[in-house]
Amino acid sequence: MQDGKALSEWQAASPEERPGSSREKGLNRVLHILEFLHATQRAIGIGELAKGLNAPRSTTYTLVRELVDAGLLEMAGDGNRVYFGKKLYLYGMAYMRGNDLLRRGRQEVDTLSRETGETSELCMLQSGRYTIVHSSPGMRPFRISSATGLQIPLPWTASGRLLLAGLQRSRIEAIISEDDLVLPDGRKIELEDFIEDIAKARVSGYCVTSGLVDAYTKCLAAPVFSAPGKVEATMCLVVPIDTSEERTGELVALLRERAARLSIS
Amino acid sequence: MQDGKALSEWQAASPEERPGSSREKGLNRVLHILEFLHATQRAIGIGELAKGLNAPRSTTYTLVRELVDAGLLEMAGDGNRVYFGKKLYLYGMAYMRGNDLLRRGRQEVDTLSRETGETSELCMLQSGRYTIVHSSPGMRPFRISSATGLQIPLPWTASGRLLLAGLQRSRIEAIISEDDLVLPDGRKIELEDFIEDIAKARVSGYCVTSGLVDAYTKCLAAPVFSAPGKVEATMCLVVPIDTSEERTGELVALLRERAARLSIS
DNA sequence: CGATAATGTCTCTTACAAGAGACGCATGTA
DNA sequence: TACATGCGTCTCTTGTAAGAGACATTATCG
Repeated sequence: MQDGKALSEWQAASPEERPGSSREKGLNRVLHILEFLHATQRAIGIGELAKGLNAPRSTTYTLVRELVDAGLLEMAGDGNRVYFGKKLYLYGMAYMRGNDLLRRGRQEVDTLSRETGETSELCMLQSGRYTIVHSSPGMRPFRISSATGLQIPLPWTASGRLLLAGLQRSRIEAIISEDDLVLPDGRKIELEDFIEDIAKARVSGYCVTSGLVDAYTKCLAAPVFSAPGKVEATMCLVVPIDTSEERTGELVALLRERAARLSIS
Repeated sequence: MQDGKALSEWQAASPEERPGSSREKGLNRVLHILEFLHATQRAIGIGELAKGLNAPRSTTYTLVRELVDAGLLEMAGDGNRVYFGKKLYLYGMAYMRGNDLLRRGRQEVDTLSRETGETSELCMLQSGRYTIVHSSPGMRPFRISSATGLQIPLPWTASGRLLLAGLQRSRIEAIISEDDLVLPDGRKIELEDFIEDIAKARVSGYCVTSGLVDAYTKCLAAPVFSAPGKVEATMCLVVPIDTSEERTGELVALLRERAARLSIS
């Protein structure tokens, strides 16, 4: 990228590929700050923040001050660390209030996990990434839990296969990167196989995967439709990999029923 | 550079007094957009949004597109309206997870309203304004309910009196505007009386107000401390104004106990 | 049907925000 | 005591984003 016909390529390159250093827009910096805080999941010093984003220190100070004044961020505990602020919480609650699917989905997930004792989750597509929007831990002694907001490559999950059902092949190819196809343990999923899985999941109306994200769990998922054919979200259950065929079948049936109930909207 | 006087006068004016029209920073525009959506509580057209903020249309389109791409906003339903997006929900949940007081406070409020049957709320100071952070409606046939995120002038509420306890007189004067002292029904509260109320609330450790926001309700509040003397939040109960002295007393006692439990942190 | 309005996109200019870097101040540590 | 490191603030320059406004489309209406 640096050599020879660098300039033209440089200009041709879409903005998001450009290294973050050169005179970036304030709003973008802010978006990166928020993402960074979301990734770290805890308060962080401003200097550290600037370093983490490799953004200029002076700019970072300015932006953080503005965001703190606005209430989107808050200075935490000891006084020189920042994290999300109350405003974001309030906006988030407003989003939830205005979003039937999310509100009802959360409830369904909670009751489902209470009834089955298994970890249950509500998942959605979030700008091309699989996102756990709400999760309710099961009752098992060793909990299989994953944090809300966690983002995982689509091919690693059962929900991922359902969320992409109904999309054009080209769109799927655009969304899935090479890295996404490599599992945590190093195995690689073939794009062809993945696309075939999606088609299968689409017709069967559910999806089960075993030992993908880790070696100990099975993932059962069912689609939630916002319109005929349009998968808006998935409900899923995460169970031990040695769960019997029979119980798995029962759980899938239950899951599909609940997901269907959400779909009516 | 320019001819002296006009320029310096212009620069002397503090930024926030300058008319909102002239070349405002993108980030500020964004903050206003978020506030506006929070106020309207529903999806809104982009044109309407620009008008509401009297911001230039072209800029508004650009910013909204960026925010939608980032997931902070989402295009709603029919396709030319925007509202809060999933990202804000996720950030909000992250805030809640990282904030013990809020998490525990929500629970206490929920159980308190279940136990008493009355509407219960958790309130905090949010950039100089009283904010309902979480509320749980009571069981009464005609519910006294108010939305999360609602902001009300401090002098209108019992919680307001507690939240300002321990602040310097000058700080209080800075926070409270003339308009804040005028109740919805037109009556005016004297600043002196209000400051006295604050002092009283501080020593007694609770506060009760009657018929301030409306003529039908009483508001009982107790402080939650984050450090000795520092009021971080309040829990409050909203009850019918004709609630007996006796029951009011019982409720206040219960409220104080629960608020104290939160304070330990 | 023309007329009015509202939506979304594009171009071009210039006012101004992003950034480099210096400074002062507090800590830590050799 | 000197030296290094991190924090927070400030100033000045220049690249660029905010904004005006034209344009092409698509409703809405009498």
